[in-house]
Amino acid sequence: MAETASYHHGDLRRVLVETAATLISEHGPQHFSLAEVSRRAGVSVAAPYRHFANREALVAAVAAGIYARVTEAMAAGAAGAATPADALVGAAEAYVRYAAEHPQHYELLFRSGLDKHAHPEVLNAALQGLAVLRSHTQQILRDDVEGAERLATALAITAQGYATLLLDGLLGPQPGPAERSAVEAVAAAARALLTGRRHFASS
Amino acid sequence: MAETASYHHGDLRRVLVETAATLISEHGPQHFSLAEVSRRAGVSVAAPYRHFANREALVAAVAAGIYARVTEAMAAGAAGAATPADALVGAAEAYVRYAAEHPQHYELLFRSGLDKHAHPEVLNAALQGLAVLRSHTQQILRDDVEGAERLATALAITAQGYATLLLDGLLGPQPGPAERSAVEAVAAAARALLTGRRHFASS
DNA sequence: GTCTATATCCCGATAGAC
DNA sequence: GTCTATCGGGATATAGAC
Repeated sequence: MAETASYHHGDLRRVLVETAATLISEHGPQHFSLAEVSRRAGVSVAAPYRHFANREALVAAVAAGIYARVTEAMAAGAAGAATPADALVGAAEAYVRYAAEHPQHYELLFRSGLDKHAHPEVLNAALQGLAVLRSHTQQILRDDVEGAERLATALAITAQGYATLLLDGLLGPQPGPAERSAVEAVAAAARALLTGRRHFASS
Repeated sequence: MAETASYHHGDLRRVLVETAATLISEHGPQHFSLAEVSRRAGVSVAAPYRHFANREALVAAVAAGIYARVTEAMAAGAAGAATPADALVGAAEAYVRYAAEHPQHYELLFRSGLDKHAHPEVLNAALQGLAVLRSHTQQILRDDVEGAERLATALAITAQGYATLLLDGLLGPQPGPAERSAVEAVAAAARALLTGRRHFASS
């Protein structure tokens, strides 16, 4: 093996995904171009089409990887909590923190116009984040599967919303850094939802 | 007055905004091009630059108009409610309903990568929607201005989140049309937040 | 001050050679 | 699998007509 570097280097797919991830982190998903990925990877503009149907397919591959990392971060935020409620608050905080630390990743997932249904890998990766929350809401709303699903959805939405607001710079001038405000705000909202959890119950 | 049709038709700015709004409604903000707006308006591709600095500035003008309509819809949804809590639920429902009926508008506001801070008109229009909610949360959390602000923010985020989920098709297979599910879900979440409102209080 | 004509540059995508 | 060549289209800048 050990192909010569230029022709048939055999790992172009991985190189393209990594290069694309870097470019998106640098310039955001809007100004990311397949042509520049090709240049940085040292291949012609046509080469990526052997590995991806089009520009969007490459973007989707990057997005799926990011969803996986977000899910990891949420699981880590929930780990070690004393109660299911604390786990959920921790996961929500971790989500917002991830968005604060990787704003371009967040942009890619939610603002690049990527159609999740056109790329099952992305849809699956997104749903696994929701599953982390559901595993904990199920412990709170025992024997109410639908209610647990609805509560998990509400929490996910809340976390996503505060991440949006933070990155839009709409959290207003508050004491301390904006990231801390957003994390505290999402925790308060998560606790409020948990306090009012009976509104999600089935019966 | 009554300029000849071709040259100096005197109202190109308005025509461009309206044509752009139509095109965005038809094809979504991603596939909207300044060139096609020019063609439909019957002017050269350079003409719009007399009225807008660039493509994004035209998009921003359209977005500001849409925010105004969303705000109207929220105010209408809140009107006539018996209690402040019902008004807030009604506004949140109206928001989700607007998104369901005008998905391309929603895409424009939140998924086109438009930088609100680069266009103060857009930022202002967005904040007025929040003001509608705040006027009602203030009646619930009397004498707590900051708490009312935080509760309004949480409600806005929640409404925005369910709209996102609905348009992403992630609300899952539930009985009845997806729009109805989303409207019911946002109402439940809004009531849950109001039930747990003490988590937003200042003291 | 408003619009046309034109020209440049970049991008996405495809066809055919190697 | 990759390259070269090429097409079609769009964003934007400039020069000049009115």
